[in-house]
Amino acid sequence: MRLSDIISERIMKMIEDSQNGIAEIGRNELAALLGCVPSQINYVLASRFTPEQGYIVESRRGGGGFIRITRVSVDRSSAIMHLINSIGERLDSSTARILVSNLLYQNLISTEAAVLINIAVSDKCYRDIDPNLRDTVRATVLKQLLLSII
Amino acid sequence: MRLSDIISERIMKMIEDSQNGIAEIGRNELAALLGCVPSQINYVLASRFTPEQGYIVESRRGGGGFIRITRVSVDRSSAIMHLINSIGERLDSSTARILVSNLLYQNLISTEAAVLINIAVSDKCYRDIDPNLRDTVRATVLKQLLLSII
DNA sequence: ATCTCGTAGGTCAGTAAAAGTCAAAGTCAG
DNA sequence: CTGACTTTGACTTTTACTGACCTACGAGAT
Repeated sequence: MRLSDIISERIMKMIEDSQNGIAEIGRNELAALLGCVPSQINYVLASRFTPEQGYIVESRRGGGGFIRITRVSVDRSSAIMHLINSIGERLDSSTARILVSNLLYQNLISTEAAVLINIAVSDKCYRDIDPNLRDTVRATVLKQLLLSII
Repeated sequence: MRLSDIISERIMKMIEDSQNGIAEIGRNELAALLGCVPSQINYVLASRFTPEQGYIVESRRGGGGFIRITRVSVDRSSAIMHLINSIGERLDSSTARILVSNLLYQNLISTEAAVLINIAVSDKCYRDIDPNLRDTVRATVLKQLLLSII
């Protein structure tokens, strides 16, 4: 396995573990740990943690220096999060369909995801559920599905 | 026997052995093994592992590069249909998770689809439903979702 | 306040390791 | 003989890795 992959995996893992999407590393420290030259870290950051890929990288030199990598999937995530918060306890099927179409139209979800979500919130799936309960389940299902693709 | 045939047989055998329809080769390595020039591998891939023939070829250059050949199940639909028919009236959540993992592993659904389906059949979505009814709803939901992606 | 020095990160060019491209030459069935 | 398919190899492009040298920050000394 490539050194670059090992380094980037390590950094991504640190970001995951951080819970707030931020990893702070010492360049020399990490390089020593993984047995590579320090500039290799820069290479990995430049090639796999670009803004285009949803990261911002900041750093400080000198004593106590560091490199901070922040994951910034803000746009999509916050738009979807906003939608999730706007869904109440109950959601009727036609409103659900409209919400999903909008997400697709705004390019926030893929066509495939849209198809699956549409089915999952359709009454086709709820025939065994008491009609009074369906809109409640639908709201839960849509929220859970959207949460999973944030 | 033609060189191309030997190469393509070798690759197909690797795909068979892989059990999940994916073979990853080093171009130069395979060429050396079979005693041909590396570009011959490209020729074989271009002529016999096309999308029309049910394969996806991806690659990466540079140090540690590779070529990945994925067989997309030609018979995806019928494999999924078969699974749908094997699901009874009720389906517990751990069985559901296993079914979905298998679909993903066999390349019959995408990672994104697997994530969504997993959520949609998880108890997270069914907290408002009478526990006795959950496995019934789960069976319906999974069948409907799979039907939608056929 | 300024100087100086140690500690860190940044840059860049060079080297190597793959894979991709393409056109020329070869082979073979019809 | 011809046209379609194969094979080859020279040249290109991309990606990975290294090391020498550069720049910035902080803290203690003057």
